[in-house]
Amino acid sequence: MAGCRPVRLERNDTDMTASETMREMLSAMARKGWRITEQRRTLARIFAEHEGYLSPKEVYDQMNARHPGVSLDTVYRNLRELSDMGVLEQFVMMDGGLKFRANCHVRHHHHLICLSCEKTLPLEYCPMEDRVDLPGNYKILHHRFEVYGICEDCQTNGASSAERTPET
Amino acid sequence: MAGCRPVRLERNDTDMTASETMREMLSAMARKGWRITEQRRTLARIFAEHEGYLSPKEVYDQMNARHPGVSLDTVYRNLRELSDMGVLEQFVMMDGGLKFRANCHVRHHHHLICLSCEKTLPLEYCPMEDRVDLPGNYKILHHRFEVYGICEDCQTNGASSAERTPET
DNA sequence: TTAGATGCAAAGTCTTTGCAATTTG
DNA sequence: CAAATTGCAAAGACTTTGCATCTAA
Repeated sequence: MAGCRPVRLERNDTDMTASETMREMLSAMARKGWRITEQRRTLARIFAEHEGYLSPKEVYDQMNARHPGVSLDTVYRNLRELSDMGVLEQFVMMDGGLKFRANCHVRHHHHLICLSCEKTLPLEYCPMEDRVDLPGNYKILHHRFEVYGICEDCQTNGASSAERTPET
Repeated sequence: MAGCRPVRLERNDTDMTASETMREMLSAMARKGWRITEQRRTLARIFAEHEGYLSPKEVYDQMNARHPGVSLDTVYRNLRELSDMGVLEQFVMMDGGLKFRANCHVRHHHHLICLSCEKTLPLEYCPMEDRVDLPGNYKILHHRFEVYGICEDCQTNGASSAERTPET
C-alpha cells in the first residue's frame, strides 16, 4: 500500500497499488472462510486507500459515507477480527486510543508517525538488530519503537488541529 | 529508586533508597504548593517502594491496604496530577491499560518490561542517539522504545499468571 | 438452505466531573 | 479560618455482548 514504502525508496519501487492491497485483504478474508459482505468490501477499500492509522470512529465515519447504515459495533467486530488474523495492524496510541492500519508485512520495520495527521512513514531501522545490550536472563518477546513528529505538510499548512502531546 | 539502576551497574551505584525517593516526591509536591495529606504520603510511599509500573487499580488496592477508605477517583486525580507535574511517569501499555511509576529522571533511557510481573529494567541505550536515519522534513517531537519479555524470576517460578500477548 | 454477518440495545470497563463535606496549613 | 482536598454519585468515552433478523455462498 502507498504508506508502506520504506524511507528513501522511490515511490513505486515496492508499492502495492490500492487495488492490489484491497485484493490481498479480501483474499485473506476468503482464506479464513469469511463471507465477503458489502461492508467488508468497503472496509477493505477504506484501508487500501488510506495510508496511516484510522481510529474505529474514523473507520465508522468513512463506512457510513460510502455505505450508509453500518453500525459501530460491526465496525469494531470486523476491526478486531481483522487484526486478530493479521490483515490489519492494531496499535495503541500514546494517549491510549486504538488505531488500525493495513498491515505492511513486507518486512519487519517501525514507523514515524505524524502527530497531526497521523500518516505514517516506515523506518527500515530496527534498534533490536544489534545495538541494544540486553540482559541474558530475560526471555525477550516483543519490542516497540516509534518516532513521533510533524510531517512537512502539516508544518506548512499549520494544520495543528489534531496535534496533541502524547501523554506517556 | 531501586528499579531505576541502569543495566549492569551494581545495585547501589546510583540507587536512591526508597525513603530518598519518597522524600523527593513529597518535596516535589510541596514545591508545587500541594498540601501533604495522609493519602499523598501513602501514595508516595507506595511508588517509592515499588519498582516498576502500577495500574490505577493496583495503586488503589495498595492505598486501601495501608490507609482504608480512599476513593478510586481520588487515586486517579492524584495519579494524573503527579504525572502532569513529572513526579510520576505515565505509560500506556500495549493493551491500552494505564500504568504509572516513580519517575527515573536521572537521564534519558528506555525500559525492558517483564510481561509477567511488569517489573522494569532501565536500558541505557537509546535508538535515537545516532542510528536512525530520519527524513529531514519532519519535526521530530517524541519517540518510544520498549522491549518486552519475561524476567528470570518469572521464567523460574512459572509465574505466567499475568503474562499476556500485547495486542499491538 | 443455513451458517455466518449484521443491527440494535444493553451492559461493561475505565476514567473524569460536579459538588458538598472535610481537612490541611 | 480559608482554600485545598476528599468521597460520593453520576456522567462520559470507548468497547463488547446477546439475540433476533438478514444474507452470502
